[in-house]
Amino acid sequence: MSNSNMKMIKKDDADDDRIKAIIEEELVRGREFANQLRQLIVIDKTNNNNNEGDSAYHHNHLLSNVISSFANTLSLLNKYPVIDPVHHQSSSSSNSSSSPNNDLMQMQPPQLHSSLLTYDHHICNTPPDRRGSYRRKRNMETWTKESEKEREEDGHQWRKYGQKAIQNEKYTRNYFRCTHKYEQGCQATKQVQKLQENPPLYRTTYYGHHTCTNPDINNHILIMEEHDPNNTSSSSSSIFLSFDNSLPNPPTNPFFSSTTPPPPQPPPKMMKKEEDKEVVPSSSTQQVLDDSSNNDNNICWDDLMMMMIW
DNA sequence: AAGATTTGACCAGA
DNA sequence: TCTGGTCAAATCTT
Repeated sequence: MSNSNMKMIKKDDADDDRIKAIIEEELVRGREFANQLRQLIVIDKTNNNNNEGDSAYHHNHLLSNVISSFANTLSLLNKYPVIDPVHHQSSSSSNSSSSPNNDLMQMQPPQLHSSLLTYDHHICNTPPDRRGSYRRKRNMETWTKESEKEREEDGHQWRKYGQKAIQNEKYTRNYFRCTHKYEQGCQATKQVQKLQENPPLYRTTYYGHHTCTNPDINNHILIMEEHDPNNTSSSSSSIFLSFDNSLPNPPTNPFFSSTTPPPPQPPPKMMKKEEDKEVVPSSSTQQVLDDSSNNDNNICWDDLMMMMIW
């Protein structure tokens, strides 16, 4: 990437440390509020929700704190983008490791780009003004997943809008957009490329994030999911935060949406594209949310960046 | 009738 | 100029 592609505010190392500290502080605050909220929800459940008005007030209060904390962090990150070169990867290479022999449930993490934090303004806020007018998606972050089903349940409603024969591909590629594209301006799209017939195999590539809301579940505030409850090792215990889409701009990972009930199957494992292994906190990443009371809930810097983006 | 899908046209980027 | 992504009218499905 070239520096000319991104607006970077010049800052020295001392500023870096200070900004990082503020970001960490905000994230820790946010997590604490989220934990409190979770405990409240658990308590409400065990008490059969005897005092709904009271708990709703507490939920709202905590939620406001969580939102404000993450909004502050996002604001800082927008001002001072944190770039982790290890994760920079062009989506043009996102299909390189896909093969019919790969684990069907494998999925790549979002590819973080230099333009990540300004991406929405550059691409999503530019509505097509003419038929066929579009911007190619080479620099968008993507997730890919392989499946036996063409339309696997991923928690979102999709509308097919196109089908193309692609060069060097035996089968046609199908194009889907979010059903709420026009009513809510949701920019999420996906492409489904059939790879083989018997057994059927499809590669789904997700582009962009869902910004649509689902009125049915608007009151569900925060879901904290253990990524792999059966695995108790610390390396695979990253927490995925999924925020309700009624937040101002809550992009979500297509697989961890809070707007609709999760699919029956377990969530796919996040894979590092180039290494083809699960994303785990690396030694170079920063442990920003150190929870001494619950080591299973440690979140590494990479996870946080992913949460920020979603 | 409303919503979803199909399909040829259109157009930007490589 | 070719290719891939999107549009939108026509058609199909519920």
